[in-house]
Amino acid sequence: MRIATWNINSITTRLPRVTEWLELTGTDILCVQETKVADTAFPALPFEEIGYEVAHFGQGRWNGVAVISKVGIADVERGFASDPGFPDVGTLEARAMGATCGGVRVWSLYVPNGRTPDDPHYQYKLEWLAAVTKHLSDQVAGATPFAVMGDFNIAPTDADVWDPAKFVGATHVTEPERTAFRAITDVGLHDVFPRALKGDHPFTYWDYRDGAFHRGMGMRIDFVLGNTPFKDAVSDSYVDRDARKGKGPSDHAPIVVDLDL
DNA sequence: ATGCCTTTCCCAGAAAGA
Repeated sequence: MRIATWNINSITTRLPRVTEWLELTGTDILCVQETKVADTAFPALPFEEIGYEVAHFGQGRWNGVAVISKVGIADVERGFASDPGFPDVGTLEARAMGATCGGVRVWSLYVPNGRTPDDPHYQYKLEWLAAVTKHLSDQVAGATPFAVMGDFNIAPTDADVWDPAKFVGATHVTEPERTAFRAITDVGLHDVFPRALKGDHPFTYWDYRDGAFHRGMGMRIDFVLGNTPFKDAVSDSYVDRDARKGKGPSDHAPIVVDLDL
């Protein structure tokens, strides 16, 4: 079984690239982030025509997550009750959804950006991470392969950014964010470390600006975190940099994980 | 070459991304 996660930065704009990529790679389950459409506007038909089902949790304009599967979709959870909301309590954003596909439980996560460390969005990011970690911790135990994957908007170590000196005072690298990331893995979710198809570190994101991609100015901020049954089934994992190339790419590349279940 | 920002709202330019 092949499972992947990809921040696609708008399903409307990226639709042909995503369907072509699914067919090219034969991926069974794809978790996506930043669909940027309401549920009624999600283009499910092009996926159904190539043999996939879609479950989407969107809100329009911002955020939006989905699970796209050709091995079935069941037990869909959209959001979680303890989500702190932003900018106000009760204003829930579409950033997390779970589904069971082909005997594997997956969650697609789009962690808040944080903007700057002194912005209210940063505090929201930390609160959201604590809440989602608590919610997901109940699903880790047991024999069912389980993985939380998506755009975590955290670089857990200095090796996960192209130049740590450029990130002093910025979000994504602060100690509270890194502590929050460790708290997720501490509940029994293992970082399925992908190999880079080119280069010495598996970056997953490159800014659109300044030619960041071709200059190697990347970040590793997307992750697949699997419980022990998931981790033990992994036969390969890689970042598909090719998906970041060419005309009209997302600014993120997919992480692909092959499982021998 | 892998190439210099993109997407949403909507029609001008601000906000957001990370």
